[in-house]
Amino acid sequence: MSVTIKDVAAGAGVGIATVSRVFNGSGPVGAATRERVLAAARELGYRPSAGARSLRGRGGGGVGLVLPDLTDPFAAELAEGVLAAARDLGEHVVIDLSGGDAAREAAIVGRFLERRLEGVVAVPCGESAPWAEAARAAGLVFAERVARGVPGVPGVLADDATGVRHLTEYLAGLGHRRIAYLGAAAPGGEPDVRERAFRAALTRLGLAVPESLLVPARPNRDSAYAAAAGLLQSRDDVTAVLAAGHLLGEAAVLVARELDLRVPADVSIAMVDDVPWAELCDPPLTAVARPARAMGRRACELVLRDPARRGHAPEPLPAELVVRGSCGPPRGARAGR
Amino acid sequence: MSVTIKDVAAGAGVGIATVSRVFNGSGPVGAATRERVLAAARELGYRPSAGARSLRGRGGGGVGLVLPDLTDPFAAELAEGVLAAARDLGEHVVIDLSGGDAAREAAIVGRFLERRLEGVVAVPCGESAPWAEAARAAGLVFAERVARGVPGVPGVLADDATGVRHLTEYLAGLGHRRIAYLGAAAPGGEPDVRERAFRAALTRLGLAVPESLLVPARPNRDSAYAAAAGLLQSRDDVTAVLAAGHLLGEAAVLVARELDLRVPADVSIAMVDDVPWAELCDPPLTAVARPARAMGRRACELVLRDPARRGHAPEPLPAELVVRGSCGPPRGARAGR
DNA sequence: CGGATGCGTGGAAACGTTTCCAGAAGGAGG
DNA sequence: CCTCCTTCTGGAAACGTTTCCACGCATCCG
Repeated sequence: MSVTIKDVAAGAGVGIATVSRVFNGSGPVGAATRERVLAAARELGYRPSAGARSLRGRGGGGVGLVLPDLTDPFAAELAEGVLAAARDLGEHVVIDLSGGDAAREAAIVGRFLERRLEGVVAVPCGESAPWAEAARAAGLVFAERVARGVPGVPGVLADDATGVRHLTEYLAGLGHRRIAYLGAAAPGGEPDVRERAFRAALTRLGLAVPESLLVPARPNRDSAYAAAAGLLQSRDDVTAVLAAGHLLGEAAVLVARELDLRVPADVSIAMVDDVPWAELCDPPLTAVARPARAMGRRACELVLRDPARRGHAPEPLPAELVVRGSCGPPRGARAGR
Repeated sequence: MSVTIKDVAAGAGVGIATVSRVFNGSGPVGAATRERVLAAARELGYRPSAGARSLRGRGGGGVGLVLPDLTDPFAAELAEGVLAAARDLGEHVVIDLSGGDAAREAAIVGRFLERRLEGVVAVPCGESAPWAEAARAAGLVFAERVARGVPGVPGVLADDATGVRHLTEYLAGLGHRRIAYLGAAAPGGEPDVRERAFRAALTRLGLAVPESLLVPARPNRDSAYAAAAGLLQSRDDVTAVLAAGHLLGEAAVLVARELDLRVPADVSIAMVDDVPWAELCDPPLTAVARPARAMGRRACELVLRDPARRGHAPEPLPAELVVRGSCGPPRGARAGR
C-alpha cells in the first residue's frame, strides 16, 4: 500500500539502516549515497511513518489539548498559544472539546493516554479522577483554571485577583458605592478567586460588601442573561456592574440596552476578559485583559520542556486593566426603570 | 517504562493473544479468563498503545485539520463542527494553523502525511503543490474555500453567491442605489464568488455596477480598516456598505463611528458572516449567516466515511440573511463629512 | 610494515500490537 | 471407543522504524 523504508532502500541500492540515517541525520553517510537515497525517496514519494517511528523510540511526542469549547474567544486564543509553542518545538497537537461535560472529558483524556502523548494541556471542567492518571502517565498542565483534588499538577493561571482588584478600585475611584458583581458562586458554593478578590478589594477600600448584589450565575448565555436581567430590572440603586466573564458582560450589555439604560450614564459596565467585541461595543467596554495566548504558550512549553518545573505552580501571568468608555461616575440612584 | 500487553498477560496468567482479544472483542474468550484479564489490566493501569495498534493494521485513522487561524469566530465554529463529527466517528483530530502562510501550510500537510492520517480537512490558503500529494496519500476535503489547481478534491462551501444576492437585493429594496462593496479583488485580480454575485445581482436589478465603489481589501484588520476609512471619508454619496467578511464589517463599523456617521440613518452597513458581536453592536448588524458548524461537520464526515463521494463537489450549504437593525432607507447624499 | 583508528555500510533485534494458525480440551455422534 | 467438531487458548509472524553491533576498507602513526 504505502511506500516504506525498504522500498527506498531497494530503489537506492542501499540498506534500510542507511536510509534511516539519511532521514534522521543520526550517523555518517557518504555524500553520494545520501544523494541517491534522497532521489529514490523523492521519486517514490516516501514519507517516514510517524507511528512506527514512535513505536521504536520513546512515546513519540505530541501534545493533547482539552478545552470546554472553541467558540469562546479566550479559549481560542489560548489554543493558538499552545499550537504556536508546539509548532516551535516540533510537536503536533491533538485537540478535543469537553463541552463542559466531565464524563466526556474523562473519555478524551483516556484516548489521549492511549496515544502516548508526551503531555496534556487542559482547561479542566471535571474533578480529579481522570487527571490523576493522566498526571502519572504523561506530563499534565492545567491552564486558566485547575481541577480540584489533583495535587502536584501545575496550573498556568492569569492573575485574576489583581485584575479584579484593579477593576474594583477603578470603579470605586469613580465614585461607585453600589457595585454589583455578576457571576458569583451559587448560594452555599465556594466563591472563586475573582469573587474573593472583589470582596477583599471592597473591604480594603473600607466599603461594605453588598451581599445582595453578588449575583450568582453560571458562565453560559442563558444563566448570564437571566442573572443580568434579574439584577438590572429589580435593583435601581446599582450604579456599576462588574461582570466576572465575557459572557456575563455580554448579557449585561444586552440587558442594559433592552432596558434603555445608557452606558455609562445610567450604569457603568466592566468585565473580566477582553474579547474582540469589547472594542466594537458602543461604548467600548472596559475590561480586564488576560494574556490568553501567552498562557497557552507557557502551558505548552511547561509540559514539553520543563518536566523539572512541573510540580511547582508557576507565577500567575499579569492581567491588565484596559480602560475604555463604558464606565463613568455614578449618577445617583436611578428613578424607576 | 509503560505497561504493555505482555505485562497484563503475565499478570493474568494468559497469553498475549488472549489479552488482545479481550480488548478488541475479536475472538471467543471464556468469561472467567476475560474477568482475570480485565482485573490485571485495571490493576496495572494498562492502556493499549495507539501507535503499535495502528502500525499493525491500517493507517491508524485520525483527521488532520488545517486552518489559517482560530481567533476568527467562523474558523473556530468550523473547527467545532469537525471535532464533533470526528468524536461521533471515534476518530481523533490533529490540528495546526497556517497563519495564512503557504509555506507553513505545506509543512503542516507534510507532517500530517507522515502521521498516516485517514483524512485531512483544510481551509487552504496556499496553492496546489502540497495539496496534490495530500489528495493522493489521504482523503482530502476543502472547507469554506478551495485551493486552485487541485482537481478532484471536493469542497464544502457555503452558498455565498445566494447570500450576497439576497443581501444586495435587500439593500436595493430599501432604496439604496450607491452601494459600496468592501473586499473586492485587487485591481487586475480575479473577482471571487461573492464579488461576482454582487455584480450579477445589481445587473439583474437593472442597476449599474459602480466600479469605483468596489473597494479592494484583504481580509485582515489593517487592510480592512484602511479600505473602510478611504471609502467613507471620500465618498459622501455612498448610502450603504456591503462588507464581504466580518473583519471588513468590523472596520466599517469602527470607521463609521469615528466619522460620527449614524447607522443606519447616515449609512447602512451589512456584512457576510454572522459573528457573535454582530448582535452586540449598536445597532445590531444585519449579516449573512454561513453555517460554519455544519460545514465543518460535513467536511469531516465526507473525508472519513464517504470516500466514494469524494470527487463530486457537494451542494453548497445555504447561507441565510439575518436582518437586524443596521440597514435602513437611504437618506440621500450626505452633506460634507 | 603492522596494528590501531576511523568512517561508511548492512544485518538484525526490538518496540507493542493484531491476527493467523495450530493445539488442547471436551462433548456429541458414529 | 474412536473420531470429529466446537470452543478456548497460546505461539509466532508481521507491521515500519531506530539503533546496536559487526564488518570491510582506507588512513595514519609508530
